[in-house]
Amino acid sequence: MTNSFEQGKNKPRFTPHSSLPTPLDPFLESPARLIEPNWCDRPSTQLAPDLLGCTLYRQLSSGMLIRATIVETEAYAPGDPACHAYKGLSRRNAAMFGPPGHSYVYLIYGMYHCLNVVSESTGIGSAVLIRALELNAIPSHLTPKQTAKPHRIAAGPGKLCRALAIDRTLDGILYHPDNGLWLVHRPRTIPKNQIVQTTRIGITKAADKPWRWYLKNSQSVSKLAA
DNA sequence: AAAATGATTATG
DNA sequence: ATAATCATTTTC
Repeated sequence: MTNSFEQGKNKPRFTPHSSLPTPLDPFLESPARLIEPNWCDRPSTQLAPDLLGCTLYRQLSSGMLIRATIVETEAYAPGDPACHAYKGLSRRNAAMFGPPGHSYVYLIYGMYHCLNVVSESTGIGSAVLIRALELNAIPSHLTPKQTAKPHRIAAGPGKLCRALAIDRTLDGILYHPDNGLWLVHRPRTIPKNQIVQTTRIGITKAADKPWRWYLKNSQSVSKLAA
């Protein structure tokens, strides 16, 4: 399994590693806290706000474990012209039509990857884009420039994939510790007034749909409030 | 404001 | 075959 982060000069070498022991982690000591496919089997407009405050884990082949809180999401739904699945199944978007609770990773603008959580049952093309994370630590493979402002390291869908060494080799996988990428439920409930709902970013089609959500006081969202 | 950078999709 | 698009980020 090769990962684009392994190629090219100055790029770190990372591959998901199933042979590593499951990391010791307080949130995983209760197995029920792992987010499973059934929980994701509903419309992306419901799943997206519910993913705020949940934890995304990434384990690299080095053994390094990155823990991150999801602070910004967007929903992409069937019948939504901005959704990659809108024009039907293709090689790129196949994971969107796959089972819920799996990943959809795509390359955008030739240089950044974006990470999604697939929602709804197999055959329905919908997903939630993870747009920003708050990291618990600074990944060692990033440059000093990239880590100059720690709370901005994963503030944006392309930046968070860079920070977590996520590329298309992780497309279509089940979110699970065995795959080096998994999700865990919120450690505590989030008051509704801490969640802001607005329009999506960076799209021209269906730009009026209010399908972006973020945590109100987070300094790690892709676009800070004015 | 505009470049960087490449896969995917639309068009001839 | 060729052009246009693209759920972005950084730099000038």
